[in-house]
Amino acid sequence: MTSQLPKSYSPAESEARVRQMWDRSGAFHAEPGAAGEPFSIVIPPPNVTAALHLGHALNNTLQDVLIRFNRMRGRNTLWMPGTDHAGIATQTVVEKRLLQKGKKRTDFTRAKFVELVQQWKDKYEETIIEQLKTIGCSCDWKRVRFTMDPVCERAVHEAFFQLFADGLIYRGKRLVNWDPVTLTALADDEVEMETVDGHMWYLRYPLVPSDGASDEATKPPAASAGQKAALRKGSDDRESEYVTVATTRPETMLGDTAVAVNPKDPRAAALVGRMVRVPIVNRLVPIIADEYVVLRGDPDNPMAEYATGFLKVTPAHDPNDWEIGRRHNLPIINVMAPDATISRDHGWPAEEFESGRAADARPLLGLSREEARTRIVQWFKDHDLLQEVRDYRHSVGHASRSHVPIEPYLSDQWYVKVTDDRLRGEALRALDRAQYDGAAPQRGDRSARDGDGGLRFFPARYAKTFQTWHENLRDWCISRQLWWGHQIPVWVGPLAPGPGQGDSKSDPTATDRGRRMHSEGRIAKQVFGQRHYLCVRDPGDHDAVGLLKEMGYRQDPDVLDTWFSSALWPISTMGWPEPKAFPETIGLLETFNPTSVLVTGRDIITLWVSRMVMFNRYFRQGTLPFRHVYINPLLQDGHGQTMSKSLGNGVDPRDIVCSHGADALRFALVQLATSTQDVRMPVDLLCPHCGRSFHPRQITSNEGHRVAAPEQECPGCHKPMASAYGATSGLTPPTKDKPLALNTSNRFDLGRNFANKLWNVTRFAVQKLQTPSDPATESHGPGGRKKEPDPGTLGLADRWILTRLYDTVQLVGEAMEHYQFNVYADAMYELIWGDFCDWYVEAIKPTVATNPTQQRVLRTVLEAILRLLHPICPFVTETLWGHIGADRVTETLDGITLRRPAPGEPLAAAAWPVIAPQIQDQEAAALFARLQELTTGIRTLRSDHKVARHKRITLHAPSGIIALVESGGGVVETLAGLESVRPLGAGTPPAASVAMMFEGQELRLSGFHDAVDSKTQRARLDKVRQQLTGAIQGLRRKLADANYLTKAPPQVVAETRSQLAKKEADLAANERALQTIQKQCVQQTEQGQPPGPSAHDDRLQHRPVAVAIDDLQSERHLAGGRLHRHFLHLLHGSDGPLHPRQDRRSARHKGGQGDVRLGQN
RNA sequence: GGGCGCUUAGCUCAGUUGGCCAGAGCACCGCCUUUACACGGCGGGGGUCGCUGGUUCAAGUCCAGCAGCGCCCA
Repeated sequence: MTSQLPKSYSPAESEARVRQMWDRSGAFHAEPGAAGEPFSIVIPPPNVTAALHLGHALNNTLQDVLIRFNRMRGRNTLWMPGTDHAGIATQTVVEKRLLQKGKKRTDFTRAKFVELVQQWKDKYEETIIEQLKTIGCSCDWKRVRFTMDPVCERAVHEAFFQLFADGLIYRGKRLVNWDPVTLTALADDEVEMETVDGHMWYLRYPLVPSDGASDEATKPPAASAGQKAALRKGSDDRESEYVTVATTRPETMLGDTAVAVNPKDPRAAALVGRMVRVPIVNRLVPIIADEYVVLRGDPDNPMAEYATGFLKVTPAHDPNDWEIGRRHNLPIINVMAPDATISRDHGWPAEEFESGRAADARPLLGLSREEARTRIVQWFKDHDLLQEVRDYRHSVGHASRSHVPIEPYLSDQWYVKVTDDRLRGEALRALDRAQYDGAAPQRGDRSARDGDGGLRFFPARYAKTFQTWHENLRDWCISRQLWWGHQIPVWVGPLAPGPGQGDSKSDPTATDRGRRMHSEGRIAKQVFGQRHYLCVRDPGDHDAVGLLKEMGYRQDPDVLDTWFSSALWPISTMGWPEPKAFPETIGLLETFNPTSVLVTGRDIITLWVSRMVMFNRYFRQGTLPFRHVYINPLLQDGHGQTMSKSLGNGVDPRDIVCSHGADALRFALVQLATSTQDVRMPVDLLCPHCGRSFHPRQITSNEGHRVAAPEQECPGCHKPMASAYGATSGLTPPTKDKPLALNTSNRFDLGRNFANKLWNVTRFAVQKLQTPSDPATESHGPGGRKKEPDPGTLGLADRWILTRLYDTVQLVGEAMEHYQFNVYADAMYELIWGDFCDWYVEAIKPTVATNPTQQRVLRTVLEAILRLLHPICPFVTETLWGHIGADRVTETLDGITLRRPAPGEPLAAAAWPVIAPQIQDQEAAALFARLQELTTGIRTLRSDHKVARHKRITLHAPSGIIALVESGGGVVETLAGLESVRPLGAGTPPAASVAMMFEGQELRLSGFHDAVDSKTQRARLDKVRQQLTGAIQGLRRKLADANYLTKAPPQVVAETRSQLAKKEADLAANERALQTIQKQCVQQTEQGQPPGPSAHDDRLQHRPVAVAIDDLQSERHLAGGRLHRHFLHLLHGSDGPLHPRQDRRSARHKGGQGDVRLGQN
């Protein structure tokens, strides 16, 4: 034990030093060949879009707890760090930044723009890594990866090539969010919904007679009488001739390929299967039944007010219609060009124009969608087919940058055929059979593979999300019209006359060079439509790329969906496909893949977890990316909204580290990580002017979220400041006068106080152990051999705390097996604060200075505690570790293994405590629990009767209880402030004593004051009696119930009986005590002593010096002759040195001047 | 619309397979400057476990319905 510790823990002073020490030690670096069973985690790579918030802090703290825990348990531990390029999100923030300077992406070359994004990435990658280090993450910092670095890029190219060559990547059409101004597809999060005052147009489509002989629509359909009646029920009296569809976008009718009706609609039976003629284009389309259609008059659906029950279906121009089209196999007719003008050149069958049927549509060609709408509505009006126009307010997606309405637009995209059994099937077969609902699909050849059934979710319910996602899987669109990302390694050929093979003009594989490259596996070919698509395995293969260029091929400008590279993360970071190309990765895959566990949020089970499983299994012969998936809770703000950057309610973990320290942050987060719930975190602000924390004024943002108002005023110093929302929204950019306020939250007070508590109990221990009775000689017997402490010499408190230590190690081990992080944190809190500080240390205070065995227990338990807490609170434990000199200690306790660290070895590299079961002492635990109950009982009475803190009192007890107290070896005397314990005979109770109930017996306490306040006493006894009678009634009622006696398990009934007996004994003792009071009152009144409390209270407050001297004498006895300085001051008016705390308090009053003497106050 | 959760003290949350009088931290009340710690100690008050019904000897826990909230998918 070394050196003095400051009076309180100062995280700011410790944390930087500890981090440096860890860096130097290399304790976090993993090598595949190192000893120990492998334990590995790949970090969910944070997006380089922005800095991390508390949600990330939670996610990464939990990973660090797992990593440190397993590292200390001797596993060969790898935590792979890194970041994700986050294509759309990052490109968007950079473009927004450019827009503020009046520039746009297309003002730059692609290379130049990518360079700008790269700069952004460099900045935030650095910030993120720094944030992770700040909160104490023990990643292998020599292995930081990025999803676009050369190691990962290599994996992306190889994976794409293999999937392409294996026929699992194909080109297909799909509706995207299209911005007709910037001519780009947008991601969903780039589409802003805006409420628009528009119209609902009701268009009549003529019904084709059911015999189909003629498309003269004016003829009433042949229908049965019943059907006719059903048809006439509608609001339109001409329903037998038309169906009326409602639409907000009449121009899309040019591409209609069906009219749908809900199968529950009473008209459906008569109409489904019949045809209608789409006006203007004169296209005959079927009436189909689909549940998507809103029923007319459906009271549960607000849309029903506007619905006719018939829906025009335009698969090429509406996402819902697209789905209906898919379900019913409808033709897809695209009637627009990319700039959203009406066009016949992008998927409108030429035949409709050639035949003349679409003659009325010709004048519309080339018009904008808005002009076309006007003209089409007019056409319907002119032809008496416009039934009605109603005002209609609805929300329309607008492009976040050009602010025009987005057009759902059909375009060519690349897809991964994840629905193939080699991908989806493998993912489903990976799931733990116990977590699978039903049975996974069998592999084609019915063989078994390594990873089958090896994937488990914690909590288990998320397995269902995983399973149902795969069961409803659709092919995965992986191309994005962006510049930031992995450019798709496919070269597109010129339009070929026909998709024939062997055409050496358009097919490179038909040339000698190309054929060779193909057979060498350097290029792969697919044909879609009238073009050849060539994938190059290594885009750095100049020979192959050169050939393609010579033949007029151009690389696809699109990039891959970010999740494509994320899906490879567990293998790309470890050097797949060719570790030799990056020697630092050699051996990683074999040792650390599958990783042990993935820690992530539930929102990306579908986006990420699924794809990692599919890819890892596909590329590594069935191997899983991870065995366990732990889904961490999501962090919400004080209003239950998810923390996010865009909302501006995210909190930078460095703010909390600043206000509370990293350990406080971590402890609080770990304690919040329960298996059931998301966590609300109400956030306060820290005034940048005066440091006061306060709850910020809240407003509702334009998007309808509750957020801190952009500008805030400190309630203390009344100066203005900007909130995080003000900064991110741009409403109140931080300035010198209005600086950014840091966030804080009192949720972290708990962790800060806890760290300080540990600090101080260590400080106490260090002081007590600094000058022990030389442990070197003491622990060695005469022969120089090490002497194991005899368990018999251990006191009850020692045996008890060691048992508690054992219990906690067990509990923590089990909790971590099941990822019950909060159980771990709570167990440590309870052990350290509840048991060690409040009971053990208090109990041993009088004896530890002279009892070497006790010193050894104190030291051992403290050291074990530091080790046990380290994974959650690494900084404070590591700092304290440096003060307890664990590397110099030689003595141990039998049954407790604390592997000795090498000199200077950090706690982070130390071993997890191993406690043998024989350390458990159930007898000691039971005895100590009784002593605790007795102590608490005495303390409650002392408090009720306002007994002064130093007043030693006397316990009068029956012999059994006296024996119990003696077994404690002074514990009760110390903790309850007893002067002596005396036998309580059957005769009259000691005068001026107070009764208490304990284990069904009446004990008495005396020596409170000169006299006893019987009123207080009676109040206490009455209260206890009420509680007891209530409990007894309940128990008797139970035992009177024949059903209970016969049906409840015998041990439960027995337990109830023994409880009743205990309570009844307590009640009897209570009643005896009440009678005694009654007698005393009579006696006191007879002797002329008022029973009331007031006089005694006065005496308590202003005790004469003589009483204090009496106290002092007894204290001196108890404390081994040590005089109490405070009393010396009172007695002698001494101007000796003050109590440190008095010093500090006085100094505070005097404006910081120390050395103030009591005499001067 | 489908799925998964949630609703327990003023606040934030625990509460394994039903079984002591439902717990913790903060906040609140009282007492306490004590050589580890006021970021503290000791004691105390506070809950119809969202609502309704059911199963059971026994329900915060299991089942059904209702109300409110959150997330994911469509």
